[in-house]
Amino acid sequence: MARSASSQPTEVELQILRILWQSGGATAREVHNALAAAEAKETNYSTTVKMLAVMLEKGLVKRDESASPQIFSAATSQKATQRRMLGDLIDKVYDGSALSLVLQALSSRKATAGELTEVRRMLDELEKSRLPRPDHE
Amino acid sequence: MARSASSQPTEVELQILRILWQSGGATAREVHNALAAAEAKETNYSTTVKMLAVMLEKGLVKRDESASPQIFSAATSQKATQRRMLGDLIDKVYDGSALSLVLQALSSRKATAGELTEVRRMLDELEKSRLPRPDHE
DNA sequence: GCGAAGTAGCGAACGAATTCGCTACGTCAA
DNA sequence: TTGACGTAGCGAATTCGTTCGCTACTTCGC
Repeated sequence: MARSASSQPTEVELQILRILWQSGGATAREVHNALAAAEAKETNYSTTVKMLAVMLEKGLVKRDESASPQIFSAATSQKATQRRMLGDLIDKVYDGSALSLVLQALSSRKATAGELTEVRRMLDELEKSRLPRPDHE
Repeated sequence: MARSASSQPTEVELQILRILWQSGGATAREVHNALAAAEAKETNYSTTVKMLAVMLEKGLVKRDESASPQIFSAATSQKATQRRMLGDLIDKVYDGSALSLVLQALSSRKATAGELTEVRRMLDELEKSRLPRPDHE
């Protein structure tokens, strides 16, 4: 499978991206530690560095080489990635129906009253101004 | 291999599952044809059979061996699989927040008025009877 | 019964993702 | 300067998903 285009970040890549999104940027060591902390990952430091290198090649992360320990940061925003993966899921398992995904998300995970209100507000907005809401991220 | 637990169906497995969900059950040949029809897949028939065998091992599909050409069917319902993958996505890319997923799904994909009404109805139900809505599938 | 056409199954090949070992380089304190 | 310690990078090994070739078994018409 040629991966550069049209395909999602892999499992581990996603974990690393999450770390970078949250920290805004980190050294290889920091990423490695966060990775180890997040789960019983117990991988070699070299592995993390390699992953970062691979992701750099794929264009998933950026790197500031001027810094003493190099600083890595995500190349794509979390929102853009979310949108991409969400669309993918909808196509692949919901037969393209965003509606059924939303309904299922609402029904299967118990939402708080505040959250429901939030959704309602979003609905109001959508219904009021039915504009081709730009995909600004 | 033995990945029975904790991991999602792979790309091709999902395609096959979708075919089985829609048809309710099919022979290897039918699955193969549907696969070929769905996209420019152009794979060998043996490949499809092998995939089915692997999925059988993983417990993703069931098989009626008594039928003359064996009949394969999905072992898990589409809803259950959707729920599982949705939860996975929420954890992996939405930091566990179903709310932000819902908001993004609503805002990025233009929903029809009817769909919005549908969502609203669901909200009403949820707010009215805030029961620990059982995970019936 | 016999051959044709399709079904079932096995093991190996291939590629991509993940892992690690080993080497080289940089920094910093004694 | 030199040794300790951490960072950077390369190539190879491993694992897993996917693909196929080859062989055996069924079914059906002749």
